[in-house]
Amino acid sequence: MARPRKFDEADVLDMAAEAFWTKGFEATSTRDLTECTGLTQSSIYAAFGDKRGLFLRALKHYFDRVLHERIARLEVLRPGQAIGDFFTEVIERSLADPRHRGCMLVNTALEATPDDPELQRYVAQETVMIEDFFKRCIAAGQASGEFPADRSAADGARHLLAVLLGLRVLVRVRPDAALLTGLVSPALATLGLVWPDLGWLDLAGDDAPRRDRSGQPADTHSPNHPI
Amino acid sequence: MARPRKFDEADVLDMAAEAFWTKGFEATSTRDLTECTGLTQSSIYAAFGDKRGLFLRALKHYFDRVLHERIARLEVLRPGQAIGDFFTEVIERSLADPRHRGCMLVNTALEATPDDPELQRYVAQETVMIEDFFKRCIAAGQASGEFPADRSAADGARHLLAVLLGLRVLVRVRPDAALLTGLVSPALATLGLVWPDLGWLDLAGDDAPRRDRSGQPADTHSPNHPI
DNA sequence: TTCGTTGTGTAGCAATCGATCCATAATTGA
DNA sequence: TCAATTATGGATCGATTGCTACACAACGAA
Repeated sequence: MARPRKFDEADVLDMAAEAFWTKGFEATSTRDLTECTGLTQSSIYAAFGDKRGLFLRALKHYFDRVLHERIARLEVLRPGQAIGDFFTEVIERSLADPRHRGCMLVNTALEATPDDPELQRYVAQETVMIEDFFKRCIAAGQASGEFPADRSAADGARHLLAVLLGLRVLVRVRPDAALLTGLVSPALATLGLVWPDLGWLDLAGDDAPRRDRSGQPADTHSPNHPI
Repeated sequence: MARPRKFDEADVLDMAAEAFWTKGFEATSTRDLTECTGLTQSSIYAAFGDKRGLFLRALKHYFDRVLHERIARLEVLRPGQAIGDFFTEVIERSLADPRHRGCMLVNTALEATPDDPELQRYVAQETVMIEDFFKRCIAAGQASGEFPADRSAADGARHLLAVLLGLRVLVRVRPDAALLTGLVSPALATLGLVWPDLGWLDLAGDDAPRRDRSGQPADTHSPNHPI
């Protein structure tokens, strides 16, 4: 019964996340959101409660679609490959974004204040999810003998998490391939990994089209991701 | 000739930086600034042009007073000590801040968009300054035999910079001593460093009073610093 | 003292903010 | 076909934003 919605919720969340990713939560006005989603303010408020409600929904939607997907996809690889691919993918996406928006998780973490403990808790929980992925990879690699086993897997995972977040900060102000690959290299070396083959990584410029390892043009759907 | 100013510019920049550090540039209103500085809007605009002008001045003032001071102070130590003390100090300050505001440099980096290339360039330049400090330390340590010399000092410095920035992101949402020390530990291990003696570091709680290595209560002037 | 210059204080500007009201359109069940 | 229910569209709310106009106060030079 009753009048049906004219919009697809997932699409709206995608578009809203894009806006929040570009300008941040505070700087994105409800008028901006009507522009990018095509909805009126009435519809937005009726469907999501308020601006913060839409933000939280868009955030969770994006993390599910991108971050969780990436972890699930790489988890099945051998540990060294999984970790190497993770960083390779992040660097590739970071440099491919002409606006250098960095990482939506980092951006949100920096905007989250103690005034919004729920948001802080949610962001913290997502960082734990990444950390746990690294920890499982390291533990598996140590068990198989692929990684040296004389160091703490927990600290190794924390370390990789910090490198990842630092990378995402730096890309906003210094989107330089040599910097990003150089900063990851010593981190991977702690696991006995040499940097994976990056010959395919196009370092010519940030706006140049990029290809994945298969030689196909990358990013058929969304060219960039918040993580 | 003419009427003299009633305020001290350095004091005003200190107080403004504190406000910007706590709430960020966008979220700090000009009314907030009148409250925390004691000046009227007229005086602020007459002295600093506009809100962004005051922000840039406050930022540079703070970096000079804190970040550059720290680098100059630690640079004279032996390389391993300098790097270890740097991270120790950052972790100590980060945990001592009950509001977990993290790092003003990181906060600003995340707020800087391509719309403000001058701010982006300035933030980038400050990260280069930290990176160069690390690079000088590593090169000196390699030359003296204190560090292994088989790896690139440039990449090592980039790596430490990323760990530092990642640490400053994490402290905002997960202000936990075990996490922060654990994440730094593998980074220092790449230089053959074991984590410096942290027995003096009070891990009881974030609000507990802290002491420096001399046993004196720390922070007589400002309890926390943006870097 | 008087003039010229500059800082200070009050009030208020137009613009924008998040959010809401209400009439109307669109649908289902009766 | 007729309620009942929900979505949409447009107008507008009070509050807040960055910023400024203007009268007045406080100083040095003459």
